[in-house]
Amino acid sequence: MNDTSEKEAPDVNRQLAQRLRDARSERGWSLDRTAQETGVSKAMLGQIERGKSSPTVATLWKIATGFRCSLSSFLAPPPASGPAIFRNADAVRARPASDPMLVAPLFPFEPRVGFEWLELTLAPGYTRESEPHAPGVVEHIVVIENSMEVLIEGEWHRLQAGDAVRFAADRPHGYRNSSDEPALCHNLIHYPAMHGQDISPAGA
Amino acid sequence: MNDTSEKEAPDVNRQLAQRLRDARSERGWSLDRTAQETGVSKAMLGQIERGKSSPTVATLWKIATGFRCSLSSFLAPPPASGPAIFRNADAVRARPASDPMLVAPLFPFEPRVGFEWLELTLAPGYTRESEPHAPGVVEHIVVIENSMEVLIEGEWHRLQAGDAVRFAADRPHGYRNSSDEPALCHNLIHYPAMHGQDISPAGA
DNA sequence: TAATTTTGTACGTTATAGCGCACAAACCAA
DNA sequence: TTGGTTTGTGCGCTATAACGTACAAAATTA
Repeated sequence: MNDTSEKEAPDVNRQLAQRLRDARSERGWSLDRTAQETGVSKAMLGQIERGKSSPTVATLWKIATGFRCSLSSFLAPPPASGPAIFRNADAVRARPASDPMLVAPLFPFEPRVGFEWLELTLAPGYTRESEPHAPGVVEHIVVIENSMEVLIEGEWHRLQAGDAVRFAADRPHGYRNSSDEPALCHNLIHYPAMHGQDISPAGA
Repeated sequence: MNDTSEKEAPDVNRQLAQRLRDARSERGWSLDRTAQETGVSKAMLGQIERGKSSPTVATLWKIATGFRCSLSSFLAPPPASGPAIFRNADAVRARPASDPMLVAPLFPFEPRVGFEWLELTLAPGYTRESEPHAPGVVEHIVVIENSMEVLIEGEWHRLQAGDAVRFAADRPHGYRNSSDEPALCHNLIHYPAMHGQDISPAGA
């Protein structure tokens, strides 16, 4: 079926193995010491380093916590800039079971930029009032084709093609298309940076 | 010893479960469909969504690949709040003195979100090669009307309406419109915040 | 050199991730 | 209603993650 599954699957393990090795040698920790700090057996740590084992996210969390760095730092190839990512709205457009609306995740959520970028197609007559998101979430609506209405702070605002609005999405809001043409818009949802935690000098 | 291992271990699984649920419902995919796209059995997908199972990084990689998004997007917390701002592209559209191109700053740079969002109108025959931006700057181009070409890593890529691309803008890049119709696109420029990414191997 | 300590790896067992299949509830057509 | 399809979940089995222990090689002593 999906030939992409096997292509780089080992690669992610090798990546992880390398990063674990680096993190450990950077601190001069032995496997024993690392086992104590992370709560993961040294046998398993050794296997992961050799690429012989693919840890679960639970144990990876233990490892990251033991090293006092973020989970993704073990997975994401941090070297500055990644390759270009091409997307096509037609290819990723799909209809959620719950809604008579087409959603195309142009750019799924990515921690580095902190937002996800969706293309929405609202059928004529479509209406949807959305629950508040988490605190700090900001939405941006830009109308591409035809017109639609956005519910903000209890009021409906009509937007035409070329109109845009930024609003706090941590309170009730909604969208509707009261025209007889399908409305096309972009919806960029920005989540506030979270990283508040970890990172402390190992002085304990 | 280290009792921190158990405190939030389940939490990372719940986080992951939620994001998987969201990603799936966002696309309107059933468990079956998701199993086909990712190459992971639907039984396992169901268990992960219910927090009953902590996948290995290998299977998490399969899932992320199936959803065409990054590994860390499933681990990095779906994070943790101004009046609404209405904008209209026609009203803010202007021609820079330097370029035969129309620029409409839909949303000027705002530290809170870390990006600026421009609407560009490229006249037929327009071409422009841009100097690299600061390190870590990421650009997003989404074509709204007609077609254009983007220069990335020394190669020109043709984009049609509905196509999108994300690329590192800290190296030479450019845009051109070799058609005979004006091309309309959005350009979102994201500037890295201080937070960057952590991982502090202070021991070096 | 022979002892001791410390390193990483190999072995055997248990826990569980992951699979295929089958089932029950919900949905749709007739 | 009936029958067919699609949804998600439960069950048994296999593969393997994860553990504790034991072992061999290198490092540090005397």
